Amino acid sequence: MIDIKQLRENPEIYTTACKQKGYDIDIQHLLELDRQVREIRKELQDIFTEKNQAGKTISKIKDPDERRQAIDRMTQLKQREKELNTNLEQLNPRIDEILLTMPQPAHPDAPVGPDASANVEIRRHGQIPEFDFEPRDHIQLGEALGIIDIERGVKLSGTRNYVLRGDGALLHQAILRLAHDIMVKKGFEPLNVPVLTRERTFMGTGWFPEGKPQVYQIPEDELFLVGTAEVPVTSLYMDEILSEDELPLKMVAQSLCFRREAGSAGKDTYGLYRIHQFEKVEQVIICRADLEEVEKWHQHILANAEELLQMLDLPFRVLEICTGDMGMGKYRMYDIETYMPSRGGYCETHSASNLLDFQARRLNLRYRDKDRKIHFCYTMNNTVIASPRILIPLLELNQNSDGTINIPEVLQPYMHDKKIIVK
RNA sequence: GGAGGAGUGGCCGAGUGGUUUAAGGCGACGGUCUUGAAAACCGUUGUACCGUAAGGUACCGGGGGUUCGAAUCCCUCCUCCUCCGCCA
Repeated sequence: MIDIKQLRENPEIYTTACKQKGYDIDIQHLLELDRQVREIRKELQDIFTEKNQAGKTISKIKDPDERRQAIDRMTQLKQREKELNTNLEQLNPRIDEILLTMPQPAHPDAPVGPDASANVEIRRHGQIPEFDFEPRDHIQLGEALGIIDIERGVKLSGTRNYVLRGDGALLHQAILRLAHDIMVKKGFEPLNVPVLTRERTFMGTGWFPEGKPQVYQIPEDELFLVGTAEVPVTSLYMDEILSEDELPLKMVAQSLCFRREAGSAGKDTYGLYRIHQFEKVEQVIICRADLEEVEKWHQHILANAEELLQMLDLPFRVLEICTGDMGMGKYRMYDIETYMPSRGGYCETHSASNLLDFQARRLNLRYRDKDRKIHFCYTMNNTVIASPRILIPLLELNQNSDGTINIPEVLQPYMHDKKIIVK
């Protein structure tokens, strides 16, 4: 959510933001609706003032005529109040509807462009290995080793589902536990959160209304399955006022993630890349409303993910995402793409977003500073690891010519010191 | 799932139709006193919106209603607690 006061004062900033992010929003219309609402509120306030005063005096009026007059006047006021409220009830949802889709202006240094083609690679790490044999993809490897069972996953739950078994299930757990452990060691508070949450949390984190088609719904209970722990974790302190010395809040949560993948039918249908259910360790930081500080933490959560990939010896590159590709709420965003031989290149495995106060406004998440002034917090999030997607490069890059897979050293302690996956 | 009870400020808690612009207490902060601290005393202590300001307005779990007037009465929803049933 943007600050409507800012919009009133500097509409051109938002015109530019809409243009850069590819949103077509009638700002003039919004400002006009806002003007009308403000006028109505003012009149309502005057009515309340008069009603309050009358309420105090009316019981003291002894003269029956005067008393009748005062009561008549109250009736008039109530009538007008009703009219104005009806108008407000029509105007407010229209304003909210527009405001909820108004994009946040991007960082001045963010690359400007219409789509992913304008994203900028800022660094690479690791060597792409050359195989002296014909490498197999993760499905060929996994099915031959009996650690991935696509067919039965689909039997149970339809397309884009899978079963991990044996060392496949262990490897999945191992990588999540490693990721979780290093974050806890870095001082992030581990959280175990609900994955079935209310609409508020989705609106608050900016996933709704835009992303509603991507989310599984439980209509009977008005709950929704999260696509990432970012939703419950960032919403944890909604409607609260934190104290400045509690900040920054550094949190990490492992959770199941569910995505309908609506609109991507036919895309990435092969393998474990785009699936309906996966598990992710997510890092979230809530900090003071300070541009310098938030930049520092944003780089920090990006570096945490890079560190893990380096521990796993996976080649990756970091992209700075351009305005047209970063989404409505983001201020600045980096993706990490990890090299996946079967897909012939680097593919997204991590996404590090800095949203400034965009989510905090929608969540009503605030803090009180040392001068007792209240501000909206700044929020950031990044993947630590998402599996089984990360199993794609992990399996493919560690395969041997005989179809066995070497387990990276850092994962061996989590796999009963097993060094290699064999049939 | 069934029955009952309860939701008031950071916390406890009074308040069942009209100076409640919510008593009182605790906590917190500031001050006086003190070498320092404690105690005592004095003061301050919610959020949002409107206004240059003085000030005004809304909010007593949410929504709706009754009334000239609602924290207070009515309806409805939500949440929590207790008991019973079921259950990993």
